[in-house]
Amino acid sequence: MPLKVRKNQSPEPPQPCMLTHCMAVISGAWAANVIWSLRAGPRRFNELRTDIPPISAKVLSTRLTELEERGVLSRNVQPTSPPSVEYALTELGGELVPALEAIVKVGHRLKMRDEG
Amino acid sequence: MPLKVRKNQSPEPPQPCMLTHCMAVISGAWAANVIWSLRAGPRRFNELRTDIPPISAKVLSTRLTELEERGVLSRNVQPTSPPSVEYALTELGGELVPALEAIVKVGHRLKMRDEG
DNA sequence: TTATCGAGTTACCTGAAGGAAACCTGGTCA
DNA sequence: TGACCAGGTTTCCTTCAGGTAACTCGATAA
Repeated sequence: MPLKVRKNQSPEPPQPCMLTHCMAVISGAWAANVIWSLRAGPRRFNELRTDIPPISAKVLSTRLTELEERGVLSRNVQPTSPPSVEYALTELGGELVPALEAIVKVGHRLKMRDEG
Repeated sequence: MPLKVRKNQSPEPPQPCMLTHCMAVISGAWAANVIWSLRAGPRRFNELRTDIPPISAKVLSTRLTELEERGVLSRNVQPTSPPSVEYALTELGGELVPALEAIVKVGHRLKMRDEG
């Protein structure tokens, strides 16, 4: 007798495609790092580059554009010369920080387990 | 006068590479979906395939192997015939669920904002 | 007038990850 | 004896995200 495919016994499951869609908010190389870097306050383009040394200008630029479009961060041009640009988390973007913190916590403990 | 690169004024910053390392725990196509699917209890290979229709057997297999290696889930062979295999979140893996939930929550609100 | 700066673009190239489809294995039941 | 099952592997092919490096732009300061 073939095994029956069980219904997943969850109360009211947000669809997996919902998850996919939401995870896309932090997708792309270094996206999480950018959010992480902004968690303590606004940063300028070149500051982010030094925060995340391996990121290239191209990818940082792409990622910042995307994250702004997604509503995670805001871009603020300062009228200095040369103009400097500050990036900051939006309110909603800020709510991603605890989630990232949770992942870091688990990741850290997994590492402990592997090494300890 | 060139702008000074500000120190990021965070209390005790876990390094960005720490974040990178931890994010890697849920990296790879559909990894988050697999964890998400397991949050309500153990699932078999083919159940996961129907939970996540677009995933291919190859990628699911790869992902399950990786996630097991990372300590996120456990693999349990049932001595039925043909043998069936149950995957379940480990305790640490389970702790990723609230993080994913947080991301879903924000993603959902961002979507509301876009559409509403 | 030339260099510097911040903040990006542009062009080009590459490799690793992922998709599709076929195949495998050992047991069972019809 | 042949088909079916679960749970994968293997092969092959493609693509596109990301890396490198050079370039842009307008203003200023040396």
